Amino acid sequence: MSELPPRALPSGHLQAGRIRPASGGRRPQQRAVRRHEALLDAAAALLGEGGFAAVTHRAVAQRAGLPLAATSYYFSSRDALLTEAFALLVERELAQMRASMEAITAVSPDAIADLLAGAYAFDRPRQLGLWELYLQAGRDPALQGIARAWTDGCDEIVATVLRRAGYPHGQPEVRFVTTLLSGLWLEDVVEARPEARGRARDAVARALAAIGPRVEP
Amino acid sequence: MSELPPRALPSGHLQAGRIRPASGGRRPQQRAVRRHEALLDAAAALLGEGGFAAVTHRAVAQRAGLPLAATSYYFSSRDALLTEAFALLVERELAQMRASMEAITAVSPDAIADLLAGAYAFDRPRQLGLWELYLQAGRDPALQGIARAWTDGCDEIVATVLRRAGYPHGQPEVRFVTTLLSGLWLEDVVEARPEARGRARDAVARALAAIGPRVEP
DNA sequence: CCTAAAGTGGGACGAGCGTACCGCTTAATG
DNA sequence: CATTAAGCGGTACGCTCGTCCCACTTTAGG
Repeated sequence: MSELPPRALPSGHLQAGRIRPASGGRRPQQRAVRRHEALLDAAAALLGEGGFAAVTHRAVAQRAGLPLAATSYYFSSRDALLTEAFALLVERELAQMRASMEAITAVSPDAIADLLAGAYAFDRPRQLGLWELYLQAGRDPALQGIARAWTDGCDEIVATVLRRAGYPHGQPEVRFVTTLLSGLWLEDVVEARPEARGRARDAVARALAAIGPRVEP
Repeated sequence: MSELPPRALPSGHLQAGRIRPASGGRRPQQRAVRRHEALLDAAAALLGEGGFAAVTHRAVAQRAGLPLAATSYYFSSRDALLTEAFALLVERELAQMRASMEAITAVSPDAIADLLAGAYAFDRPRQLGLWELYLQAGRDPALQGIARAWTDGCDEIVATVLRRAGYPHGQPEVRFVTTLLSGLWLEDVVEARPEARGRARDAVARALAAIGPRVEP
């Protein structure tokens, strides 16, 4: 994430998400856990609002209502903070998508198309932050795993939808649909053209027709 | 690109790509034009190698073999430099894609699929920089126009390929193929999975089949 | 209760950033 | 040839950044 070499070892405090070693020692204090989460939340929010550059120690600390040093205390570095924020963002995103997918009852192709096409239209700033981090994973091996987890999670969700709607849902079909959705998603988030929704619906309908035939479940 | 307010008017020198006003005054000196281009080249290269954060005045100047002040002299601000670099990158990218598309002779679906699937596999760092800038356009209205120009340029190229290969090439079909390609492209650039090429070929073949029928030109 | 460790917060440090300044050089115009 | 402005480059300013330091308070195990 940053190419600068570290200057010195961090002082001996909690690091990288795990508040305490699994055995021995004291339990983490409640407030410490709350603060850790508050910082992560703040980082995720800032990432969405202002992008990568907006996530500074000072901004995160201020947003979480904590002193500056708290960010260094709970995270070994800015990179670690960003990495954890990315993981959290992905986790939440997948959970939200899963939830809205499970709420579906209609199984008509149009309904499925509409559902998938609108699946990502939650919160534009957050999406931008998510994609920014995803792209960063192309440069930073530490983020690769999270990026793939996102892709795989989307695949799994799409597979579930396809299966429940009676479409073929092997790997090629799922990948085909997911990739198309990614393209639509990104284009919509970045360019925000007004006609995007209608075109997305059309594209998804085409994709579903392409992987058909559909059989009643 | 940056949310910071400007501090003062720039001093009265050349600004933003146009070396001189259209009428009156002197001709730009040859070296000035060369320097302008050298800075832009350097910025584009740095953007590809190290991403957004790597494009600093100092890095650009050093790379171009020019003194630090040259960057401020030829570009009104870092944002202006980045914007012009984005435009240049898009222009080159489109030209390269166009060139490799025009070199095609085979019209079999497989050949088309392979061609499209490999169209973006030129230079991974550059692609990363390009996508980074594209994403930034979601936040910066000044970049929106360039982002759309890229999308539209891709559409046009794909439309040409489809037409020459005898596929339907109306707007919905073209958008469908382009969007899928974007998804494949980004996924490949970021995740760099080894099996990507084969899957891309499969996906493109599906997309072509979906928009068919193909008629001999 | 005592004490060692964890938690806390204010401040400081050094580096890198974008940008402005200003005196010098170069080249085109009259 | 003189003059005027563009071109140029070294340097400095003001700022924000990530990180570290260190004295202080709280907590919990013995």
